[in-house]
Amino acid sequence: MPELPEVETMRRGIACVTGAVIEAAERCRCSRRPIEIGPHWRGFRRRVEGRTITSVERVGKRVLLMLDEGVERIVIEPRMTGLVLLAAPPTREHLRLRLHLKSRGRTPDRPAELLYWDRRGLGLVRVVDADEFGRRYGDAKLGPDALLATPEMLRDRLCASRRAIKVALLDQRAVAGIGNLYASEMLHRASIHPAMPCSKLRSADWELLSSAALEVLNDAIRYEGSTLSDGTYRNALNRSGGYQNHHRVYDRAGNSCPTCGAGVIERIVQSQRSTFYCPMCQPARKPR
DNA sequence: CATATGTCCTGAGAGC
DNA sequence: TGCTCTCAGGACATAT
Repeated sequence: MPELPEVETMRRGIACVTGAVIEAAERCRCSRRPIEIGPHWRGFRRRVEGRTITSVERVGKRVLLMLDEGVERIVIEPRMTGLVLLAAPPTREHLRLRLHLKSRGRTPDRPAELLYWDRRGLGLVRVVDADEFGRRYGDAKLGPDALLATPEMLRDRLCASRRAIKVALLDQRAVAGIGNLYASEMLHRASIHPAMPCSKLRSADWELLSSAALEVLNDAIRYEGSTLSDGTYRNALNRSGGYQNHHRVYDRAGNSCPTCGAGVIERIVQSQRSTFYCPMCQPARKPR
């Protein structure tokens, strides 16, 4: 489930395509269902073929390939099982898109193709201009990147909400990049109960949450993301991430808490998604 | 407006 | 053993 750390790992993994020209875009017919490429495949090809990738960026949980003057850009949205790859994909049948790359000048290390692979096919790739980018991914749609969020930003954007803090952290309009896995992990590290209404958090909690978020996300990036037991997530070279070995609560129900050693990790369901937490580290009511 | 629910999809695992 | 069923959760559409 690519969240900010996995998508950032993808971005870094394919940064070496910067400067390459997209010679051809090929929608792979071997997939069960072709990837959704915005409205029109012909339009996609026309708009990307012959263009130069001038930088590789990330916005929330999406990878951006900036083209030429930076007006047009390819948005890659992996959602659940999407991968961006320079190496051979895990399976042939779920390969959705292939960008054939050409290098200008002496660039021996630059890969010849960039692949989009997606087992479940919920992800999408589209090309947008600056206007459409603003409409779809601008400030009205996405909050500040989670790596740049300060305690004040989190408090200002969430403190009026009656929602549980864990549910609110998944709202990309509040803060961009956090998903189901890292929401549990950062709340655990901040010692905040996941069901706590945002409006009940105090300023000390926002401080704790902000620093916990940075620690968890940066640690996860350092380990190149989390490859869960289904093995889906891989980096651009088709290698597993390592942060799953450092999860303290996620998917660890019934295990003892690695932080306090006394609590037993519990699983609850919030908004039809699993949440994991330690009842000892994250009490529903804080002792004062 | 804020919040909640339903939808898409595939493969793993459970249960019989 | 092989079938059916449930579940996982990203973002968005629709409902309350």
